[in-house]
Amino acid sequence: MNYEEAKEKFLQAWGTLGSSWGISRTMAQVHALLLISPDSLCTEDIMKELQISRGNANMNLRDLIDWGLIFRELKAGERKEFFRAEKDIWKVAKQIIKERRKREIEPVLQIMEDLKTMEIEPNNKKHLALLEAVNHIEGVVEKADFALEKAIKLDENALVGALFKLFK
Amino acid sequence: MNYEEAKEKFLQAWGTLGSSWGISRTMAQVHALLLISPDSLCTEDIMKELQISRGNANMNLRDLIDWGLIFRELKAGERKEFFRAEKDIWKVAKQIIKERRKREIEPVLQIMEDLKTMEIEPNNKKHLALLEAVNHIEGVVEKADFALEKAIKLDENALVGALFKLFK
DNA sequence: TCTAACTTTCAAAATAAATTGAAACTTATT
DNA sequence: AATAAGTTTCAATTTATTTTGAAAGTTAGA
Repeated sequence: MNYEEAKEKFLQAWGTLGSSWGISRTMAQVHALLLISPDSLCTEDIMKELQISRGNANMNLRDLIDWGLIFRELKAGERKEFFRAEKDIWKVAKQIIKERRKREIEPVLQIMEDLKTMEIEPNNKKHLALLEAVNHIEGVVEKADFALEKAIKLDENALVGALFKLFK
Repeated sequence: MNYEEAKEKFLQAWGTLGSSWGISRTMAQVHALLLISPDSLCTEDIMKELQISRGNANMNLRDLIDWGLIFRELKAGERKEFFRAEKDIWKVAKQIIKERRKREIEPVLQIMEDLKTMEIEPNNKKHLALLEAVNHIEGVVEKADFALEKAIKLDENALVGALFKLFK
């Protein structure tokens, strides 16, 4: 397999993985392209490499910046913007967990908190089942949230070392 | 808030959460409906509650069974099938991790293994960057996979207890 | 200020994914 | 075997998401 084939395969694989995590194929591919670029790339480079329009490239780059996965970079003497990805996959994973925690876990806990105020008839099976599900979900999500919060504060080696001890 | 409003809100919230995890809104809502049902439901019940077609209901129920999140149930004297969800969210989470590990992590590792065989020119920056990314991703994914594999073998209390000690 | 390089926006078009519903299929019962 | 209850399939349709590309908006430098 030569470089071009391998690159193609890598972009393809990262795009597929993104899809199953609710990230658009193109956004994942832009990220993949930057992950394997030794130098930062400009919008034009990305449009050309991935054969996508200017608007599409711009939008996905902006989203990746919002997710904290890539950074704008200025080059001396150049007017246009360049982009560079965080290459440390451990940091990438932590960043994604951090963002998703904010975007998903917090709203879910908020809704569960809210649902707990529903008026129940104490001997209505359906009412009790809903309340029980709400309380149970809240408990599990809070525990998972706690673990994730702590986990992203450790560095890779500390976490892996600790887990190794835990599971050995 | 009365029961009907709360139920509506719960189905809604679970559907939204599903969407951001690459699960269709309807599949998540069918799951949510079964999560809060004290008794098992038949296809007809689900069609009526969620206002969806028979084909749609059937397909999503089948997918949920494939994911191991709900189970078929027979009722004495009834010919049709009933469905019941696993109510323990911790078990639900473990089941999802188990399935995604199989569906996503294994293929990614397979592709990385494959990409490592690419022919590189030892002083070509791009070639080296791709190879480096591949090796690095493989390492991180393998470690995460190891941790997840062990984690799903523990029960909720053992894991939470261990993590608590770890992070205290 | 004016121009040119560059970025952002957004309505329209293209593409992808989910949904319907009726027909085909399966299975238990008489 | 015939019927009826129930399940599955799938082509056509609907809905949602992504992408395009040209126009509007910015900003740096002459």
